Amino acid sequence: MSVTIKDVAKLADVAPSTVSRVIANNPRISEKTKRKVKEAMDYLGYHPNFNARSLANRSTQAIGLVMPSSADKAFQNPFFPEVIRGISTIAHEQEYALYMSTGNTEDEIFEGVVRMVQGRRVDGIVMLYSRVDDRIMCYLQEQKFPFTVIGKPFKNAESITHIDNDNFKAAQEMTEYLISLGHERIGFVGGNLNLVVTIDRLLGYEKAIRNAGLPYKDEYIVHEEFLKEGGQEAVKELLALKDPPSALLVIDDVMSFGVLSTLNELGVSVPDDISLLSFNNVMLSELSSPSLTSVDINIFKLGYEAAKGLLECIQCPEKEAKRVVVPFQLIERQTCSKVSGK
Amino acid sequence: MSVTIKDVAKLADVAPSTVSRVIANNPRISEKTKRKVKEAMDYLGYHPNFNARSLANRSTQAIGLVMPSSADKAFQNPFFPEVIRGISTIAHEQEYALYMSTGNTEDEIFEGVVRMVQGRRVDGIVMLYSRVDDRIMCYLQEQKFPFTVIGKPFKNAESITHIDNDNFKAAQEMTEYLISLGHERIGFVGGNLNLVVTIDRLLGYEKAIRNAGLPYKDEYIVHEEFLKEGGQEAVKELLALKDPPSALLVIDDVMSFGVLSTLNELGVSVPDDISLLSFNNVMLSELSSPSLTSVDINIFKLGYEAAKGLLECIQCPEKEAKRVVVPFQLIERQTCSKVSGK
DNA sequence: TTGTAGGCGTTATCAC
DNA sequence: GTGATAACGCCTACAA
Repeated sequence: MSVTIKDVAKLADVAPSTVSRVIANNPRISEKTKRKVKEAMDYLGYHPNFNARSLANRSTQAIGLVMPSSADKAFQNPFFPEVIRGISTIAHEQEYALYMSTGNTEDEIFEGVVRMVQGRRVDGIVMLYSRVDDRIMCYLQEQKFPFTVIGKPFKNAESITHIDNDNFKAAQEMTEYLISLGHERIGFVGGNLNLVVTIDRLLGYEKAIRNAGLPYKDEYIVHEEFLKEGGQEAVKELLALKDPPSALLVIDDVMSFGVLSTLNELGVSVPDDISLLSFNNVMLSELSSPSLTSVDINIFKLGYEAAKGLLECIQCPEKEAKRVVVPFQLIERQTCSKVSGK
Repeated sequence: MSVTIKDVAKLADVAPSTVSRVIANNPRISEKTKRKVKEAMDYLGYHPNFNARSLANRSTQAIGLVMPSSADKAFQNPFFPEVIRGISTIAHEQEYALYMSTGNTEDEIFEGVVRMVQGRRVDGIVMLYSRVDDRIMCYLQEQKFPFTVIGKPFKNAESITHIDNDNFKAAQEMTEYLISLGHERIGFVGGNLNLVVTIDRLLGYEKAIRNAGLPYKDEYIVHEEFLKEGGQEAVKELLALKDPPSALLVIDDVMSFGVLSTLNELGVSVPDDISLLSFNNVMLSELSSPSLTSVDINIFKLGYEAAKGLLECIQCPEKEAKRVVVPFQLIERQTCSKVSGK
């Protein structure tokens, strides 16, 4: 059917192994035959068959991506395209392809990962999220299959290469920033408590509150689904308090959109009545009105480094696990202001 | 290294070919040996190697996705996660995996596609966009490689299975809707003119304008990059006219966010001063304030049908190309109102 | 420097 | 029903 190494060999009048060597750019092959073979390849339009190569080679030149459940709201977050952009940049440089696993349920996703791993469809995996007690991560560790994680593994973090922001510190600093603006009643709007990032940021928030000698109130902490309903619920709960917060630390820009929209419906003005500071600085965060003050966590770099780390794992399995910390930076826009009257 | 069909065969005391038949669920195999083999597989934790299977089979059980350049702003559009959700739903049902090709430049992407195709890494391809004179599409046609397109191919549309909304009709109806609200000065904010969808919607818009006997003014038609800068430019141009539009038909929700934010900065009120109607109804469109009136184009279904069509192409290559039209529906929210004084 | 031969893990085609 | 055996397309000792 399609052109194989043998066809090329025949035309160039050499052995198939010679052609193979030319492809691999084997140094001990004469320039002359190299040229001859290359001409034949061009002439026939030869392209190596990757499956055959993988089989002989035991390497697929592909890396697998594990995303959250596509039924999950988080899937729609612009975080993912951006992180994939980072991953694909380095994948391209090294001629790796991307293999995706999605599914509507946890089981589907798990099963997809098993197929990737056992079927030897990929050389390694990047986990695009980190959650508490993750089945997939346990499985990959058991199998000793190369993988890296974006975010901090809940346990065994030392033995797993992972790429993360210092979320604890980030949340702490941001809370301090709000405090420096005069806020003393600061709410925390978190997402899924299964996600390690939620936990880290919550702890950082708590630290700052306690350091400042402010009361740490449970009723200021809310965890909700993303988006509309979540944002709505969260906001309503918080505003219903006798002493509602004057500032909110929100874990994700998209969630902030929901919060913003709900506040707007309720006629609460941002930032005059309430300040909003969130994380991620996704592309759209400058487009809301008011535009979001947000922490740029450098999503692209998270992806880039995660893939880079993975390729290192694959290429030198002996190398020990490492932790890469990607810096963050506050982008001040329009949703934070000094507390009124100060 | 890992357990193979031979190990299973040995343990179950049968020939490798028998094991293979059990895997394939070959009917003419005795229940007894079937059970015996399955036990052995379970015991050893056997999983078939996909590469070997592909090689023998000439089928990879994977489909390739071609996205726009990740340097492109469009890449960040929530359209893509949603369309991928549709694709992966049916892919999962039939145990197909997803293979992704991205890149920062057109050349990179093209090269990635060539690798997918020639390297036999996938059985077929879904193009996630359709643009005028697309190199990749030409290539796939030349190679007679199975593929489907989301959107309408610019040429040879009859011979390519594609899944599309009736964008001409949609734009026409939406323009008529704005006219029915009393608007007579309606602007069109389009994206890249290379995209077929832009062209179709522009033509539908024109049709409605002419049908209504309204003047078709070139200065009401603006094409810009997505997002902030694009939206800003577009809006400024339009508002600078002696007779600025009272309503805008915007080709994409994300672009609408940009428009909305710019209008807001300029102190122009939506929908009181100007109405906004856009396309896609992405998840975030209800979160802006005011929330977007938008045409739901059923992105999930576009993806689902595209993958379904592709699997049909792959499974019965003889079948002729078809066009699937996915219905659309106006979702009325807060950005459209009757023209003031009517 | 190049050719020969065997193997990577499956499936498919014969036989029996 | 089941077992040999030859592909599938490529890589890699080993030999020459």
